[in-house]
Order: sequence, then structure tokens, then C-alpha cells
Amino acid sequence: MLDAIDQALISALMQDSRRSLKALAQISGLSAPSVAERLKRLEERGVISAYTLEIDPKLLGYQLQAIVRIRPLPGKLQEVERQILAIAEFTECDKVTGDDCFIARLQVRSMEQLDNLLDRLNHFAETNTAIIKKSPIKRRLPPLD
Amino acid sequence: MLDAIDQALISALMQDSRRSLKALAQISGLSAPSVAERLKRLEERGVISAYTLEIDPKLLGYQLQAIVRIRPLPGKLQEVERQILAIAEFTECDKVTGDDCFIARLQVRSMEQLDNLLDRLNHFAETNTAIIKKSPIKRRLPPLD
DNA sequence: AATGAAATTCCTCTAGA
DNA sequence: TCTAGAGGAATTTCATT
Repeated sequence: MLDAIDQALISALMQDSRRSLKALAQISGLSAPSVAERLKRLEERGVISAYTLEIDPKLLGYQLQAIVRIRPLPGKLQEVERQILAIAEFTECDKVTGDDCFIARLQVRSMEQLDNLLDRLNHFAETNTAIIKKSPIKRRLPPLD
Repeated sequence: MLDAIDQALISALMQDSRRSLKALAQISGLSAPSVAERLKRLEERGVISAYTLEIDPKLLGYQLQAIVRIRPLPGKLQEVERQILAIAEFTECDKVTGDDCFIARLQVRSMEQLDNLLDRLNHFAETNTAIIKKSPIKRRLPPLD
């Protein structure tokens, strides 16, 4: 899928996406122009879909994170999806198989705000909320080979 | 929490973390040196915790994503957490309140692999797996104001 | 595909206000 | 926080292997 060099590049950029081509060249043992080409290809293929940031929600004032399972009331599936998208505090959402149609992650400043947001959804769906106490794995790559 | 300029910087870097100080200066209306200082402060405060990548799992060969709720058998909580950390295909994991102790995201190449991994966990825990069909929200910032 | 060197452009940092 | 300038890098091109 990915050769050893692509893997090295991706791992290195995953740790710090601002590394220069030169630095990446040293890490991967290639020359800088070769690294540039490989990155371009990885971007074009869509393997690298974005260079982005990791932000600490707590330091933005979002003291509370939760995972909400959402089961729309009959006929309300579309409406529920619209609502989720419209509520900016939902920072991730997956549509899944099973009884729950959506599983979403939510960041809020307080219990009160959590309650408010869920009330809005509860017009169209049943929800089941689990407060996040800790995140043992924040975000990591699966094996690249 | 964050003034308008910090917000602009974070939004801009969230979209493309490789933007130069100069480009960020134009976006934010500040000079490049000022941007450099603000970024340094945001990094030091921990607001920006990493510059990283967004990768498409499908293009790495991970055709299947799932969310697994994990309820350790009595006395097995530690063991379960160890197992989750040790299984590299778990790319996110949260420890939560409620009956499920952990909610984790998993990337695998096939149903067979999914089955294998879950079997390993089922020695120590009950699991409930939802296959991801679509991800309406991949990852976004909550409101910054 | 990858390399090395050259050319160019661009960026970062310091200093002074 | 800004401007300005120095100095240093980084990226890109191109000819070659």
C-alpha cells in the first residue's frame, strides 16, 4: 500500500506536520526534491487529506466532553442529521449500523449547556450520553504496513 | 478565552497547518513577528498541542471502521485498558461514565480481522460494535468565542 | 523514481522604535 | 506591536543517472 519511505514520511508529519522538506529528507534518507514529489503524490492520491492541528478543548473553555448515541424517532432521521450538523458543539459524528444511528462527540462548557443541547435533540431522537473521563488514546495511526 | 486574532490563527492553521508566518500575518492582519509570538504562546499554553495530519484510512487499506463499546468483566478493567492500548488498530479510545467503560474507534482491513480483534477482547470484556457507514462530521472545532 | 547543484524565492529573526 | 533589513533557509527547477 505504502512503501517504507512513505510510511516514514507520514509518521514524521503526523508528529509534526510543519517539518520542512529538508528535515523530512534527512529522516527518510531521500533528497529534498524526492520528498517533495512523494508528498505531492500522497496528497493527490488523497492519502494525506489535510495538514491540521491538535487543539486542547479544555484550554478553549470546553470543560466537558461527551459521546452521545443518537437514535432518531421514526421518520426523523434526516431532521436529526441536520440538527447534529447545525450544533457546532458536535465535533465528530459517525453514522453507524445498529440501533443507534449516530454516534457523536460533543464539547461543552458546562452541564447546563450539555442539557440544553440534548434537549434540542430530544424532540427528534432518543439519546444516550456518556461523559468522557479520560482519553487513553487521543488519536493515532493504525499500522502502516 | 481567545481573542479574535488567536481565533483567526487557529482556524487558519486548522485548515492548513503548514501555512507560513507570513501567510498567517496576512490572514490575521498582524505582522509576521507578532504572529510568531502568538503562536509560541499558544503552544506554550498548550492550546495548540500538535501540528498533525489528516489521513484517509481507506487509502491505507483500512476498509472498515467501527466504534466499539467495551464493558470489562468484573475485575478486568486494567487488563482491558492494556489490551486496547496494545491493539494498534484502535485509533481512539475514551474512558467514559456509564455501563460501558470504554468507547473506542477501530480501523481494520476486513471483517475477519475485526472478528479476530474482538475475540481477543472478549476474554476480558463484553463488546458492542457499530460499523461506521459514513462520517458526517469528521473533525471540527467547536465555537472559539 | 531519485540525485545534486543552482537559482530563486521566501521565510524567520533581530534590532530599534 | 510594528518596520526594516540581514541573513539564512526552504522550495523548485533542471540536467543527469
